[in-house]
Amino acid sequence: MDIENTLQLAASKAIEEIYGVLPNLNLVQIQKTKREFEGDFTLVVFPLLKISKKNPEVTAQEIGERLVSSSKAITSFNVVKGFLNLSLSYTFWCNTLNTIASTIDFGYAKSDSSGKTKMVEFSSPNTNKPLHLGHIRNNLLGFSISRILQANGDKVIKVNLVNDRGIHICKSMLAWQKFGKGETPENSGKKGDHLVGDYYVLFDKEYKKQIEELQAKGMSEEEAKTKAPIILEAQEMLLKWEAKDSEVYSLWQTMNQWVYTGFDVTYSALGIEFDKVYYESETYLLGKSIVNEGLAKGVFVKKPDGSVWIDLNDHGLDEKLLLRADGTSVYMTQDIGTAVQRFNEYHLDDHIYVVGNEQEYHFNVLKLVLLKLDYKWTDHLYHLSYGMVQLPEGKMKSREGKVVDADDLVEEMVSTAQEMSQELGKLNELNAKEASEIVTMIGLGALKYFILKVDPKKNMTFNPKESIDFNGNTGPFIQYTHARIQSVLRKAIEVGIVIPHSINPVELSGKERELIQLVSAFPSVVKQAAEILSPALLANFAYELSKEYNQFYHDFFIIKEEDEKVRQARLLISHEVANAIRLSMWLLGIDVPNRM
RNA sequence: GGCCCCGUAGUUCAAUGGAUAGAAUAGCGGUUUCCUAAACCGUAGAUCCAAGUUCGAUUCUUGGCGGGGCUACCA
Repeated sequence: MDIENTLQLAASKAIEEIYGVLPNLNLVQIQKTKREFEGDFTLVVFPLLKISKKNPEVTAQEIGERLVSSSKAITSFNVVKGFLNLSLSYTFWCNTLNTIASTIDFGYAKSDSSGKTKMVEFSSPNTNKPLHLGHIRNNLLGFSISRILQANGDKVIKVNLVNDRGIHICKSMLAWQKFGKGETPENSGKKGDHLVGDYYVLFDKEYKKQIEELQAKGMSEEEAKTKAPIILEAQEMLLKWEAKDSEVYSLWQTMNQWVYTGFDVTYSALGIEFDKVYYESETYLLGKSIVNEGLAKGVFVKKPDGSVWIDLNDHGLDEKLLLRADGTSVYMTQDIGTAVQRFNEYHLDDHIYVVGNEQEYHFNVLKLVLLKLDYKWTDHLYHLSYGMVQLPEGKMKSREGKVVDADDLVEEMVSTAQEMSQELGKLNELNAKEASEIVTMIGLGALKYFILKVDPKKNMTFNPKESIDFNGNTGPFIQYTHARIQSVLRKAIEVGIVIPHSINPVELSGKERELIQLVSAFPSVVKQAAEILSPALLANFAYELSKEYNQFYHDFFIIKEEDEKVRQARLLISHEVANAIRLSMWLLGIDVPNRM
């Protein structure tokens, strides 16, 4: 139980004793005392006036007196307007610090302790183009959420559903056939996913050209789009693929393989990995039998042309297609099939889809369809719907090549980190291998933090020119704080000072209490982040903690402190702050260096 | 047209209905014989508009205005 809860209970008990009424717990609001007032925690008394039937000051005074006399930990209080500010004893804070220090991975639940299994699907790339900044947000969110759930004691299965089939892949294939002249990753030196992506762009260019030509001959744009020879060829190629035409099929395999090899490099650069990879070419037929069941139950309707629909007008939505007239399935059909399959196979408690907010409608429909089919777990499907990443000039368009490429971005971040480290002379005493590891850590830290600190559901703008900072509220700032602490601890050991595992009670400064309090709140941050699926909470936590520590570091001696008891407390605080930073950053998928 | 999301300093982000709306960055001015200055301190600067609910609204409701998304026999 965290400190707020303990105080909440103590306060409600005090209120019952004084006024004879046990207050509803949501009326007993405990919050951190604002910086400008004295105290550690504050009880907001306004909601309690109904019970006390007295004015705010008197009510606060009475509760304050009762709490001080009944609790050893609460030593004093002051009242400002309707706010009762409580101060806790230094013994209490030292004990809190000792508890933190004696807990392994403080803030994380024991692995698999929740007994729940949760699947997180993320990444889900198309195999016709390389990953871009939008995918990076998806990957980072998915990976971070997986770790957060894991830290809450869940068994997590990270899965990737690769969209490896469809008309868009045929476009790349066709353009390669027509214009590629046998280009391969090997003979061109291009990364496979980029090579395939280039042909996707090339297709679009040619397609647009043909549309213009047809329009020049008097055809409407609408018609030109459907009659351009190259799009007809692509459609034909898709049919051949579905018929497993050997030539098309083997080209498809070859080009997809190029892409996978490329993706692997990107994933590995980002530190992303999966427990299982699904391929749409293997799952796209799933779901048909379930649709037929629904038809038999009368949940779905078949139109005269043979297509199958669900009518969701009752739910404020419209009709949605589930099977085409020719009997082939659509995306929805597949998602129905895979959901059922996964719940059956893994006995999932929750299934989280990390997918952009442009697909909210799709997931609403998916849940409703499954609900109507009477599956009991539909409440356990979550769409982690994140906002788009936009460029200053608007949406990224991969067809037009207007994207921030993932590989380029990572490379640029790392090389910027390299330049800055060099300039600051940070790498002077390190060998090449260490230096390169640290520089990579910093570049990636900057990128990942930049993206994850933003509330997932919000859209974000990325300006490639202004790029990503390394100072202020950034990943490197937090990494630096960690490195700084490690440096202090190293130096302490060098001069023969032992880092304590626990301390004796000692008077603490406000800054020291603040640090202990922040670290003590870590478990509840981890828990809340899991509840609302938001890595941003951990980013904020790590930042606030780092900021506080840097002020502390600036204003206080640690090793040089002569009072041994005080020095021990400061060393232990430093040690625990470093741990909390490391553990919170790990949940973001960001590593922290021991020097930088 | 219908449905959904978002409007906070110049910019990028915070704020379970609670105190004087926090940070960072950019600007201006400072700190290094002192454990890492990728740091620290000071200064200036914002809740789109209008009603309503409330002891109290950036937060909730309604209506405007502005931006984005969805509304395919695409995924």
